[in-house]
Amino acid sequence: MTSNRSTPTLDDVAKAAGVSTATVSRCLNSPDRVVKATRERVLMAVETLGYTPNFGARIMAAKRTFTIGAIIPTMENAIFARGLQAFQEELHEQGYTLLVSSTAYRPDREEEQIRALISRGADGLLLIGYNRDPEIYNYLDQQDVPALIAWAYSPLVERPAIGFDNRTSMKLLAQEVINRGHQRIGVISAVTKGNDRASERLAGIIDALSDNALSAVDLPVIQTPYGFDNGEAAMKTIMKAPNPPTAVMCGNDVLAAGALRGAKSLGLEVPHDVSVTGFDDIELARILTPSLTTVHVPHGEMGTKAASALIALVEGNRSIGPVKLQISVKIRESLGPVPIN
Amino acid sequence: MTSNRSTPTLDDVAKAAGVSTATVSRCLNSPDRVVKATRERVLMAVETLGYTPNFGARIMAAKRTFTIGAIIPTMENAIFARGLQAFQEELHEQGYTLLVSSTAYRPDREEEQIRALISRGADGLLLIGYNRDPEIYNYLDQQDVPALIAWAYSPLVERPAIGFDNRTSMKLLAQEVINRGHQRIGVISAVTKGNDRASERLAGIIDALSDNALSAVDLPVIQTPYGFDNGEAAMKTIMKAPNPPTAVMCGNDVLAAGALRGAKSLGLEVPHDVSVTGFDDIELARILTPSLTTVHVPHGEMGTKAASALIALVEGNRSIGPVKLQISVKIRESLGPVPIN
DNA sequence: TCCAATCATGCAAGCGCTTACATTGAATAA
DNA sequence: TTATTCAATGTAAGCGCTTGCATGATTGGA
Repeated sequence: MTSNRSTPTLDDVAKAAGVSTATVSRCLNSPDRVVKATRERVLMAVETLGYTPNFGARIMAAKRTFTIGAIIPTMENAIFARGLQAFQEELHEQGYTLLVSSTAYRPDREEEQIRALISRGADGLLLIGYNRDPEIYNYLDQQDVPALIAWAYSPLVERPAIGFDNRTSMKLLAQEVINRGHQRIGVISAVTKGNDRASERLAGIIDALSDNALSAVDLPVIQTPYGFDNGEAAMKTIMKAPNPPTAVMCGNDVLAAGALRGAKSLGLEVPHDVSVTGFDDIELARILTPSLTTVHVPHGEMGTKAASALIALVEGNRSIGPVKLQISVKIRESLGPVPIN
Repeated sequence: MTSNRSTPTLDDVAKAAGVSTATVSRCLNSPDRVVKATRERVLMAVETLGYTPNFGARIMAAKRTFTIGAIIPTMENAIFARGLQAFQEELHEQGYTLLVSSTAYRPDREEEQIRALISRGADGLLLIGYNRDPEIYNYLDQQDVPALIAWAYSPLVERPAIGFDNRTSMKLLAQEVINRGHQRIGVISAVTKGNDRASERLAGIIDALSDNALSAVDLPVIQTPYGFDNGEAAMKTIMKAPNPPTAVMCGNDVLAAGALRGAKSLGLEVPHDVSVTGFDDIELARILTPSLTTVHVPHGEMGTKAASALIALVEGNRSIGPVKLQISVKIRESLGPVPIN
């Protein structure tokens, strides 16, 4: 007697359709290798029994699972959300399933999650930023699981990557700020430790300053975790200091939104009294009053391209190098000329 | 010779440590059943070889995978992101791994994702809202995978659920609006088809109207997909109609943010000319100018409690009924008295 | 000193699937 | 008619792990 309780197996389907398990398997995986009549009989049985393949078994028997894993620092950041949505869309199009997992910005968690995803049969991984323990790269290589790095691009890293150059992007924005006469520039940065995007952005500002013969030595920089309230607090700290900056550049739009609020609660008008900039151009940037000057990042494009690139990697084209995406600076209300006083 | 290439297996570890695979397995899963000396030797070998268990095999051999799957309509919605983060945090605490997958608001996708997660060995599932094809519930029951419904609560559904009552919550808010003298109320709702949260919220408004002997018949209601721009467009449509409402209640904060922008571009001042409300109390609600009157939902609490509840379910306490969370109405700047004219 | 109880470990049977290889039988060629 | 080929299907060997049961070692009580 075939198991009648519990979930049906390939074997149950085979029995019901009067064929071997091999035929059922072929029906499901390469339908053209099975004659039409048989196929229909099998699919009928599948339908009737409500059969779902057991991936555990599939993982063991076959190599491919058509599953891609993505590990992101946080789901709370709209920027990843947007890109991931596009990523998933494209994967789905190509018949892959996306499984997402987040690290809450804790590097040790990332390793955990990588292991979790790999041991659950992920064919490939999407990782954010390239800054991580070399151990992890070794592990990935050893496991022979291709990983694509997204949201970051550096000519120095030869790993497959897709992103934009955080450093030159921020430098571009900083130049705009400097062009408007600002010389004392404050920075509210995300925590740079273990976060290449944050550190590159900071470096970009410094690049621009030195290009313009401005000193970066006493640059007021506050590093703070991602979050609106943190941005607000940082802004207050910076602006209350003696000789406060005339422009504050933030590591991302959320910190900038907080900074805007901080300025307001200090009675400062943006951009009349102080200018504020962000990075990412999330929806919020347009919504804010004043609207936020920021760097526009092509999230959707990045997600879609990342998907294609990763699939190519998984399917064998091992030769993909870093891909650089174009950003653009969006000048909006929050950036103005340096105050005259 | 043991395989030297490719990823190490339990067997390799066993050989390296000079024990049986059973012992290695026990070391990893119930360390106390193995004597200390042996355990150390085994863990050493695990470390050296860089062994990672193959979950495929685990899924087959054992029943449990300590994996929970969550299927959300979209990652782009901050409200889910926030709750999920808390959900994951709690799961992690308890030794579970969370895998997330999104449907892009397409019901057919949900079924796909459910199957995908189950066949990949998820011990339990977190689902959003209770409105879905009964087939799916049958399938879940048949597969014997517990599912917890979150972000929704209805006394009518006896499935395990954790959430708040969207209908009475919105009714509460509507009452506040009515209390301020508004009689002509417009509604910008998310698409209600297949979305119980959206339809319940809409029903809540109608409840409040009829409680106050106001007619809901010619209530201007626009249904539109989730999105800032959609909210803006809807607001314009509503306010351009003859005899426009004095207050517009939106199905969520993002639509409300769009509505605010729409009002502004129409030259209407909020709340002087027209009041606007949202739902969810995402961070954005506080940031906007004017700040948004909305319904505060305890995302974090919901995520955390959902995790505990789901684990309880997975671990056998089958008796969990719906849990109702308390919401609160946040009155902020965007709601004012009815304009006098 | 001997036996039973207790504990640590090993043995081996699957779990459900894929796939290399074997088998069958019909179609084609000679 | 018979040999040859080839498409359709079946057979069965694992994939790497967990776990019930068996085994052997250790300990304590009589």
